[in-house]
Amino acid sequence: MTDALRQFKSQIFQGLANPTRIAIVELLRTGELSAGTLIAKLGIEQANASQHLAVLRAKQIVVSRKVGNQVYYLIRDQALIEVLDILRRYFYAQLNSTVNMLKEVAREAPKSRAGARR
Amino acid sequence: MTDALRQFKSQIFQGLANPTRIAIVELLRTGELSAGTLIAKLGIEQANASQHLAVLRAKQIVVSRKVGNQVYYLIRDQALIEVLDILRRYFYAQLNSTVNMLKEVAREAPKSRAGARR
DNA sequence: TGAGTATATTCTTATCTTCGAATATACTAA
DNA sequence: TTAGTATATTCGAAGATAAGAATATACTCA
Repeated sequence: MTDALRQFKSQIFQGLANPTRIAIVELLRTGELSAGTLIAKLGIEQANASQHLAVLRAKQIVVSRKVGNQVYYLIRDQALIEVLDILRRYFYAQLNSTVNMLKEVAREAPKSRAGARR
Repeated sequence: MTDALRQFKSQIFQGLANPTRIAIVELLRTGELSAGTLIAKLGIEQANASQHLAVLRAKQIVVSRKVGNQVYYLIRDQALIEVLDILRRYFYAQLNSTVNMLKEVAREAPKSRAGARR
């Protein structure tokens, strides 16, 4: 089972391993939207969006329902939003530690100036 | 900044979008291990493991430190383990809902047998 | 120094991913 | 039915990724 679980996880990660698809998931964060709305908000080609949506469907990240002419998309499980939130915190933590490291460096070499030669 | 954040997230997801790399991260869950130990536990080629480790380093998922002859790997941030745990819960939830759906189907068609023709 | 061990890199080949362009399908309204 | 709108699929090119084989680098010990 452990192997199936790893397969499953890597499928999810693959599904999210693209900035456009992350943008889609973030847009869907507060509820369902139609493909057309997503396309308008993303500002990308219809075909391209449709392909990314197909990936998200295939990886079980979103579900869709058809209403007349339109297709509405919805995130399949809140867990995925949690995942994105954790990574946001991680991102800012990383940023902070980078900033602190730079401050540290600046303190240790107080004489250096921007543009100084190596 | 929002764009940088999406880039960052998709980098992380890309790093984890492979079952072998997920296995590595899971092995590192409880603490650092040397490359050699990882290779032994994974049962894969040395060169292959080394490449996956290079990806994990490049995507900022692990950090390494060298001790003499060996290189020890460590997960860079606990947040990533949280992410894997969330997905594990998600996985089992999905499994449950699939099982329930199958039970439902079985209840609705009590006369059908395994192997019955379509 | 030289031999042996641990790990990384490079190269090649096969396979995936992404994008845009073109086309197809499904639905609505007249 | 036909025209129009919304969405999906297919195809081809460019680039990225994965695996094994061969080789290189870095370290230890004698």
